[in-house]
Amino acid sequence: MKKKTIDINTHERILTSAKKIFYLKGLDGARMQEIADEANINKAMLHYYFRNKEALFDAVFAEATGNILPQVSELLNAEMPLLEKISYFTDKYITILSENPLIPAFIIKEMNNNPERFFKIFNEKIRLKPAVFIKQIKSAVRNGIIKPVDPLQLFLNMISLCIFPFLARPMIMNVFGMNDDDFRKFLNKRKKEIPVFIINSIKI
Amino acid sequence: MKKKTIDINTHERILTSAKKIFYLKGLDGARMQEIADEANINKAMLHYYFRNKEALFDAVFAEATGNILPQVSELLNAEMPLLEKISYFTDKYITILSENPLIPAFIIKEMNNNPERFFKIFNEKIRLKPAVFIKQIKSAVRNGIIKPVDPLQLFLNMISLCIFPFLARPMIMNVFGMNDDDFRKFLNKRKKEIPVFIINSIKI
DNA sequence: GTCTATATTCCGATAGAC
DNA sequence: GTCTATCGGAATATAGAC
Repeated sequence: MKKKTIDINTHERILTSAKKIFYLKGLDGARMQEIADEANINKAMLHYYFRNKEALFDAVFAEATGNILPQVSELLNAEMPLLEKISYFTDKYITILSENPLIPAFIIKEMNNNPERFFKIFNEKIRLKPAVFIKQIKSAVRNGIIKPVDPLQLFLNMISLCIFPFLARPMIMNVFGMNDDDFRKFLNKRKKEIPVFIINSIKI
Repeated sequence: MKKKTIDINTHERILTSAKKIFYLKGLDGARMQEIADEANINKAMLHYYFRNKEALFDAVFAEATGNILPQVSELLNAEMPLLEKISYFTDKYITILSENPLIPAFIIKEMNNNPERFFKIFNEKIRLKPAVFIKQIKSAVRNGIIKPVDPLQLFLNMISLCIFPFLARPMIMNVFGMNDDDFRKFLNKRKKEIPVFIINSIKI
């Protein structure tokens, strides 16, 4: 088995390590040495596979957004009645986030740190389009299925309620004295309670 | 007018500039040079007034948390019936955040970057205590004023709905094509809609 | 492809004159 | 208190042997 056969694995290992470090510390806080250590390779290899730190970061960022946002779009555009969709979305969305618990804070951080770079990538490749879902809410209001609400506000309510726990996780665990398992249970409970909370509010 | 008379102003000017830079870029992303430029002074002065970068950051951090969190505690512990308090809290909280729109992202960023440092300061000095409010919710459930809900979940719903727009502001403005004025109007509308949304959900 | 050694850049911090 | 000049360390990046 020649060393050359390792390259794809190395490439993958670097990306995996880079994700871990960048997600936790951000572009500015991450150290190339730390990423190399985490991947059990030499620092020079990072530059061999990815030109420089920024290129490595872009790869990580592309994976973070390119992985999650299409899934969210798909949930939003699923064809089903609104009330059913709210439950469906909440449940699936929190599940997705639970599998990628560090990504929300990562996105928020990088978006606020450097909006230009963020939206350059975001608007080119990814593009989140809630237009269909917004229309569905409008239609439900018009047809008397739900109370008259501002569709944008309702949409943001859904998103806020799902994402916030992942952003504030350390604070929540600290203030309410939770350990990892407590927090996991808390999320599972929340998965069920959010749709009840929303639907109770808007149903007629 | 001697130069010596300027020192308090300089101290203040440094803090103001440091806040601006640290809020936007975080501890890691901020440059001492940038803070000095912003304050129109020399880099060496930063070290004269504040020992080093960390000390300057600590001062900024202390102001950020020490300014906002006590106000929030006060809102939470205000003496009034629950439903009224929900409206009161939402309105005042969003007003406070509007005056300090960068602080939420700053807190989330630093808390996730370095939880140890964060909670060392947080637990010593500030301490957020929602216990009284949680009890009030429990009591309202017991007395049949609101539907049976998990107090912790309801509390986090309130917080999530208020804070999230400030965290996701660039994204919201981008996706929905808002300018600064649009966003300001959006927040004012939200201030009124959040309590309606919550109370509709839990009232009997 | 992988490594060691080294170059280069950047940035926080200090020395010392005024 | 304020400035200029500079040091010293750290981190990114590259050269070059294997």
